[in-house]
Amino acid sequence: MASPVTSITQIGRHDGETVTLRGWLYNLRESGKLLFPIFRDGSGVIQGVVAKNAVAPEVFETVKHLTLESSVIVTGKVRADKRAPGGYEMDVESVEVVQKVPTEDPFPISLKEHGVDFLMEHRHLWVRTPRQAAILRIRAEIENAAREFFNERDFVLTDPPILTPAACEGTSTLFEVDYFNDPAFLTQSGQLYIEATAMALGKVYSFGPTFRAEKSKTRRHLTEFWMVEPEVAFLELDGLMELAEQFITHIVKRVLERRRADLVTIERDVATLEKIEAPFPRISYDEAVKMLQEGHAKGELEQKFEYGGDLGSPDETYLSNKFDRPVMVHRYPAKVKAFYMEPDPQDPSKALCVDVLAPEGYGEIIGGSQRIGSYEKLAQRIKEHELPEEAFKWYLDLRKYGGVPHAGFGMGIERAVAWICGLEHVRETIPFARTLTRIYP
RNA sequence: UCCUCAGUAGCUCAAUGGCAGAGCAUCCGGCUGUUAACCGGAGGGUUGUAGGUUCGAGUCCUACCUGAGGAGCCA
Repeated sequence: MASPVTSITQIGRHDGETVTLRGWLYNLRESGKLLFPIFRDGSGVIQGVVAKNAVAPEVFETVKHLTLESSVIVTGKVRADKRAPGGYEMDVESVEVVQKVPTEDPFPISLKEHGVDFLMEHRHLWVRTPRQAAILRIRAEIENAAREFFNERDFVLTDPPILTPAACEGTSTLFEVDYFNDPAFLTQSGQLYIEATAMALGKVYSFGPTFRAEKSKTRRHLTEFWMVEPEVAFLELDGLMELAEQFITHIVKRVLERRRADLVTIERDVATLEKIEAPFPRISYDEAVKMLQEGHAKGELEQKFEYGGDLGSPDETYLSNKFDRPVMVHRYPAKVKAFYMEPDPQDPSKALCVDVLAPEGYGEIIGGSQRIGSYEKLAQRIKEHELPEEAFKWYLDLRKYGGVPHAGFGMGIERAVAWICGLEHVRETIPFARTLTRIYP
């Protein structure tokens, strides 16, 4: 008679019963005629107990010689135990080894510390460790919360193309691919395309991978990353900023509700996340520059900030550290921003745009703007930026056939995950990071 | 592209220019409540590559390779 199969997170429901777990051997300790195998099944971890005088000799010998990360099907009796970190232990009765890790080639990742290069080279195995698994569950929660936020508000998910004929923004370096003997590029943003679907459906969003061939080598950069981008017809900058702060607040709230145990596993300071509530502080570029120049005068900031330039990474860190929640910096000089941004009617040298800087020095997690509504203005900008007019003909059409004020933003998933998880580097936020120096595994 | 740092056992690291070592992992042995268990033993090395200085180089010099962090650029 087979015992019921359960998962480790559900095991508390079976106290005193005999159940079956399917998973992997995470660790094995022994003390004379007692064995303490620790099993994991993806949902959690539980310690088993095998006493030599309580089981058949072959069960004891099998467990004693099990190698780490061997896959097993274990049957035993669940017992509440104050000594167990999860509250329960299993008195093992039988073990079926699905696949034994060869002793001459053991699982490479030990419970001791490893270097970054080694871990990234073994990313396919590193994801099994409790910390990495927790991060990936939190990432999934963030992605679900993002979709939920837009779906609840009647946004329509529209998937933009990944192969594009030309640069979206004309700035970044793109990955070029051969498209039947013609050059094509991997998208750096779905934005221009969802502006078109927003004119069809009103409120839309996209959620997908984007690619940048920039030679960026920092803890904030990947060459392939995921972005969620809403785009809304008849929305202006103030409404966009409200949307952004509600969006972030919703995501943080969901993670706190549903992934608290994982936040504890990765030792995230939950209290700082609990402070994240709308409204977020809003400062103009001019105000930000004033803060940066004061910071430099006080010696808190090494580099002197020159008015008119874009904020550098140390500048963003300095600004974000002044607040306990994300700060929204709006109305940057138009010349440091993308060609499609609507100029501020109060001061046409400024763009109606906003960057949301995450706290604790995580930098820009959202960039957005109101888009240029006028055909003539946009056509002029395309010329000024020396973009191929042919490639942007369809984009201009959006201003010819019923153009309206509209706005949207993009949030980089990996930076949001890094911030919410409190990670040192975005490479841990995605199952398989693609960086300047790494495309394996 | 630029700046800084690093490369020694499967992993994490040590070794004043003078015999290449430790912990973990693996294997063997011991221990009936271990918590990255502990104790004893064994195996395991082209010191990133090439050249140079020297009686002698893991160590000093030159070039290169690889990686990490940062700048720029960006989400």
